[in-house]
Order: sequence, then C-alpha cells, then structure tokens
Amino acid sequence: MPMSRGFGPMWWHGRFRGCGYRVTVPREAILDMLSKSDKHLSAEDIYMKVHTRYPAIGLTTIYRTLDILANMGLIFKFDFGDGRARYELVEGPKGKMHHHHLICTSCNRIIDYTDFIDDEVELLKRTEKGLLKKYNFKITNHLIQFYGLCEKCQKKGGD
Amino acid sequence: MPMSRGFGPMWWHGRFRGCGYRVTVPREAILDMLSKSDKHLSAEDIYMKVHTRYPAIGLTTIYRTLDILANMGLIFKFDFGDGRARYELVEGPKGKMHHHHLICTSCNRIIDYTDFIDDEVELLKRTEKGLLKKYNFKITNHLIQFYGLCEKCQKKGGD
DNA sequence: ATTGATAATGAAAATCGTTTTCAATAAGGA
DNA sequence: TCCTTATTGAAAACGATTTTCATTATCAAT
Ligand SMILES: [Mn+2]
Ligand SMILES: [Mn+2]
Ligand SMILES: [Zn+2]
Ligand SMILES: [Zn+2]
Repeated sequence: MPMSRGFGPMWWHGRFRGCGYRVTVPREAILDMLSKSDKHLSAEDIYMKVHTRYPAIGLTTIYRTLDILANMGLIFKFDFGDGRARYELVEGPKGKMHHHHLICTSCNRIIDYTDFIDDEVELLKRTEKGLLKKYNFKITNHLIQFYGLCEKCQKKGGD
Repeated sequence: MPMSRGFGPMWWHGRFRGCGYRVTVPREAILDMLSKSDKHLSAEDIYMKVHTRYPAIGLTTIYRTLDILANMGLIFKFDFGDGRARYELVEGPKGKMHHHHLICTSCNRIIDYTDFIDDEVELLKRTEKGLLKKYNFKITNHLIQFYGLCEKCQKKGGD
C-alpha cells in the first residue's frame, strides 16, 4: 500500500469532493508528499520536495493547499517560534493524532509524543476542570510544548 | 512609589550597567511604560504608547530594546499565533512570574494565571520527570496555552 | 565641566514569510 | 465535447521584523 496507507486509494478524494473542492495534481502531490514524511515541514520544505517531481507547482499553491488541508482537519499547523509555520499530516483515527512536542533548543529536533504518561493526562483533566471553575473559561484545545535538550545534545555538552 | 514599584528608583539601572548596557531615555521610557501595563503588548502597541510622551523614539529602538530586555530576562516574549510577538514585564520575584495563558479564540482576550490549581505544579514535575525517563529529554522550560471561550463569549453564543 | 571612544539611535531600505491580484488553465458536470 | 468556474503560477503587495548607516548621546577618563 504505497501512497494510500491502507485507507484505500486516494481516500481523501471523497473528503475533497464533499467539501466542494476539486482534486488536482498539485493537491495530490502535496498530500502524497506529506504522507511519506514524518517530519514537521515548512511550506518551503514542502515546496522544494514537491518541486523535484513537479517543477511546475508554485509556492503560492503550496500555501493555498496547506491552508485548505488545515481547515479540513487533514493536517496540523504548528508554530514553533522560528518564524515559519510547520505542517504535518493528521493521518486519521488510526495514525498520529493530537500530540505534544519536545523541542530541542540546541539542534531544533522535534519529538512528537502521543503516548502520554498517566500523570500528564491527569494533569490536563484536572487543570481544565479547575480553570473552568475558576475563570469560567471553556477550553476547547491546548498547546503544550516542552523545551530543553535532546539526548544527543546533552552528550555534546549542551551548548 | 510611582514608577519604581517598590524596588527603589530605577532598580534596573544596575542590571543594565552590569551587562555593559547604557541607560538611555528610550530604554527608561519603554521599561516605565511596561511597568504600568498588565497587558500583552505588541511592539507597535508599545511604540504607540511610548510615542505619545516621547515622539522622537522610533519603532526600531522599540524592537532593539525589547530584544535586550527579553535576553536579560526582564520581560517575557510570547507568540500567540497572530503573527506578532507580544511582551510583558516579568516583574522580579515579587510580582508575576512564570505563568500560563488562557486565550479566547473568539475575542482574543488573554488571561494570565499563576495561581495554578492544587497539584498542577506537582503533576507538571512528574510529567517532566516521566518524559526525561522515556525520551531522555532534559526539559528546561515549557509553554502551555489553553484555547477556548472566555466567559463573555460563551454568553454571546460562542462566535 | 570637558573630552573622546563608542554604544545607541532613528530613518530608510532590506528581508522574509505569507497573502493578494489577475490573466491563463484545467476539473468535472452537462 | 463543451462550458462554467475553481484552481493555478507569476508577480506584486503585504506586514512584522531586521539591517544599514550616518548622526547623536552616554559615560569613563581626564
Ligand atoms: Mn508533531
Ligand atoms: Mn501573560
Ligand atoms: Zn538536540
Ligand atoms: Zn472571548
């Protein structure tokens, strides 16, 4: 199952058409590229990768497509504070879902983790409940990022 | 104690000189302005406020000063995802310290909270310890932001 | 108080990621 | 196939931030 990841060929065609969007070469190329990467790619990263096979596809279309995909909930859009947005495929209910990030401040490596330790889930539930009571603030989403040093950079002497 | 907040007049003069920085009118004006606000101000917000009293101070200097202040640890620099950085005074060990944010996705109101609910700090520590064990990642800092609807916007019907 | 080295400044230009404009193209229902 | 119109790519525009550079102001040494 090369570029469909077991969901059937072009499983997102239905989603696209259902939203009134047309299925185009650039959109297929971008989605296919994303499905083959597990990295946190910037628009330009994606542009360059796609460009090797489809030199005609412009950066503008990359941005427009990423915007649509993010709004459709097919990709996540993150901001790690380096001035450029980063994108990654959601991959549906089977694959990677909501997750948090460990960001190495030395080498900029980013580690996803979904296998939350029990304490973390507990922390979130209690915190959200407490904040609802204290501020009457209804939480719908959260962003949690831990900054520090990855294994390799600790050995190198931290920088 | 009007513009010194009980730390003695110009308590940061020492910090500045200690870092080899000169004490200048723009720097005093910016720091004084920040000490009188409890908001999350953008560079341009700060520029406009400072500009009413000191029309000669340019936006470039605002950026340069904010950069220094952030590096010195006198102010926090945050990114709430609206494309512009936001700044707020740390206020030393007495006042506001490390805190988390509640961000209303409807009216963009931002609520600080430092009065963590019971166990929140404890749970965070345990989470960090767990992540250290699991990924051997040494956490030095974290960013936690909750998105949702503030009290007012819930009543208005949630956008 | 005066001097002098140089850090700091402001205006303008440059940069950089992203968005908008617009004429040309291509998707897909008829 | 034909036609409507969503989509496209190039170029220009955009907005926040940074850089450049000539001028000014700070402050340690006189
Ligand atoms: Mn991720
Ligand atoms: Mn805050
Ligand atoms: Zn690292
Ligand atoms: Zn609100």
